[in-house]
Amino acid sequence: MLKIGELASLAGVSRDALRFYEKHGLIIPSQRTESGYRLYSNIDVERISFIVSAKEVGFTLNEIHQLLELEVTKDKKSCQDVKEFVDNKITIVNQRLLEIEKIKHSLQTLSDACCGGDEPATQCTILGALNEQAR
Amino acid sequence: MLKIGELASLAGVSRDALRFYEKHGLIIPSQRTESGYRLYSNIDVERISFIVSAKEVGFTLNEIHQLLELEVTKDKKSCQDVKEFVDNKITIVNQRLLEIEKIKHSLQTLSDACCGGDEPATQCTILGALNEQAR
DNA sequence: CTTGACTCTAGACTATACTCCAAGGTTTAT
DNA sequence: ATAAACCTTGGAGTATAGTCTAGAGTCAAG
Repeated sequence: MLKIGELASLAGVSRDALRFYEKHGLIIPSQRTESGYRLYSNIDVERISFIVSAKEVGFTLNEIHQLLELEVTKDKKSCQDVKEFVDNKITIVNQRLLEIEKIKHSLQTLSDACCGGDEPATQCTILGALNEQAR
Repeated sequence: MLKIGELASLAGVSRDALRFYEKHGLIIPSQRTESGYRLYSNIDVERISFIVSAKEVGFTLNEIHQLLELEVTKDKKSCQDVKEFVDNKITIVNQRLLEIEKIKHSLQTLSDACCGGDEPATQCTILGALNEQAR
């Protein structure tokens, strides 16, 4: 079991962020010590890792909450509902994937075209590339 | 030349957002009518399209501003500086790409495992998959 | 047995990115 | 020629996601 500071540095978030996520129902420590210290289990570690990844990918805390709640609302949601919800998210993720590939390609072209030397950028073809690629 | 409302619906953003971007130096209309109406050119359309894509991919308006400024500060920044800056962004984009692939895989497993029927989700194996995949 | 590092809660504050509103001017369609 | 639909600025308000502070309690090491 980890204390909040330990989980925080493990997950690369602040203690305050963990308490903030808790306040919003995203991650509730499995246990508390007698004195009230939060104690996080392995499952909590997986959970926060999922939260961090999902956030990085552009999901809001609200959406992440919904995704995580899928396991909680078992008997209230029908399987079809869950599938629809998830398929919807997959569509979004796929769009985002295309978008990020496009941007990556732009930046790559930009970088590849660059002389990489230290002459002033005026002579460097790289500067036009962003616009070229943004098309 | 497009008026603000036309560009807004073309780009899928609000008029207010366009004015907000302008206030922060991201996109300044090429022209104004006599009466002060903003007029956007084709280049502006490309520019807003880049802004929207970059935003979707998780860049902040500030970062996007920096990316767009690369063409403006030609004589002040050396080519090497530009290359470093862009390569840095590429690293970030690559990390984000991995992250989004991981999440996509999680969701896909989740969806694939789902019966897709309308029995209550209690019997549906899908609900465990998120946790399985988040590991 | 106390010092320093850690934790607690509650609430104020911040940054980012809009969004809405007021009060007015302009354009376009009927 | 007038109403609807657009546009202008400026400023206030909102949502999201924290971050910071205060004041107090807890824990491990010397």
